Amino acid sequence: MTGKKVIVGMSGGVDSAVCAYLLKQQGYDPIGVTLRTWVSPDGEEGRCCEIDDARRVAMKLGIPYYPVNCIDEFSREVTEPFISEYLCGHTPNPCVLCNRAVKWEKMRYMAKVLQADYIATGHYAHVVKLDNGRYTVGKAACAAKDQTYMLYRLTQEDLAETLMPLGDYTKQEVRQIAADAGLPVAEKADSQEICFVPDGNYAEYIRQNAGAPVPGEGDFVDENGKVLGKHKGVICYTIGQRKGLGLAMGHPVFVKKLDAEKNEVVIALEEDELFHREVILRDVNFLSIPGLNAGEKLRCTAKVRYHHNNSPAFIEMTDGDRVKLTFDEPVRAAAPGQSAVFYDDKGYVIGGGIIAEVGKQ
RNA sequence: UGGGCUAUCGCCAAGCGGUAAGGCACAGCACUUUGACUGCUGCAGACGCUGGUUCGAAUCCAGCUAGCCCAG
Repeated sequence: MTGKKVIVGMSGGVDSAVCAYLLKQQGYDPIGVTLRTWVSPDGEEGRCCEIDDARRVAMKLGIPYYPVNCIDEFSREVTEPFISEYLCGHTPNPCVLCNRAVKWEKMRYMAKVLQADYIATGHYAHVVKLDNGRYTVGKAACAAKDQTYMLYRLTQEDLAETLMPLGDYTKQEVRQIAADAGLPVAEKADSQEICFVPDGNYAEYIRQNAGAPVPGEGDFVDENGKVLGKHKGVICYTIGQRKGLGLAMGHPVFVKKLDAEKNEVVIALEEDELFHREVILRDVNFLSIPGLNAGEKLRCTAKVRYHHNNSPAFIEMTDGDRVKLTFDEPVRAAAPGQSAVFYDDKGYVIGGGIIAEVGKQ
């Protein structure tokens, strides 16, 4: 009964429930915490903070449980940037920001307040301490569920205190553990969609929450500026998108570029046009290495979105704080606002950044 | 006003007398802790209209209507 105290982030889902369960089995003293990040207008909890379910699990496990309010932080760090990025014609990834700026920030704060030794989450990833003394995250045993991509922005301090007990399990095993342990959420569906947009209609969410009129209809144009049709507003589209354009060109066409200034959506008539080898990253965070010197190159594999096969590439520090990612083979539909994450040959995250621009080719 | 051409699902388009291909778009589902992509399924009771020929027509004939082109 005198194990190390661990703050466990409990979303109300299976993964975090099993996370708490496993830690308890391992002799830790878990303290369940649910971050209340937002509340929808009808009062329902979002998928990332379903307090009722989380509490039930905590009760079942017989561990202390605290819901923690962080609605303001979530709004400031996740929701508002999400909206403004879309208005700029970018395609943000809210989860990536939320992890560092809300979840870890708040859980570490709770750890301090409750005098816990660690924090833990139900992410499918490993926390790894390297020979160089640095921490990083390594790919999960369950490749299909690997979530290292979502964690690249964590700091060394974050990781030094973090436990991720699910790194060695598959989703199936986790569900089995939950069922065997009689956890009430064993059968619960996986989360999906953006947690604060449960119906998946993120464009409507932006219109409702932007606090100002959102630019609407404009032109679909091709590379030469020829008008192909009317779009419903730049925020409704993302690079590489095919569905929902309503353009019957006889063959599939895709969104190539979003021009928020002109309120134009540029269409690629050929899918080839979506492929690029060079991607420039801003706000880069390094994990396994302290950084790169200007001009220094490093071999890696990288992905340009969460669901993307790692592809061989080089990273290179360019002027200032930007990293140039050069893929061996062109990658499809890299979108400004999305994150690119690079890995070493062991599957450890070297670092990652937010796509600022996409180069030629 | 003469002459010619064309009219098939929202768009494009097969079909050429035997009982409506396909693509795009669209919808639903699957996949998914971001946006996308992708996959699967669905999608013309009817071929501009009206008659006629035929066992049988979107396919042949006539008239009408509409659009396009060339002449004036």
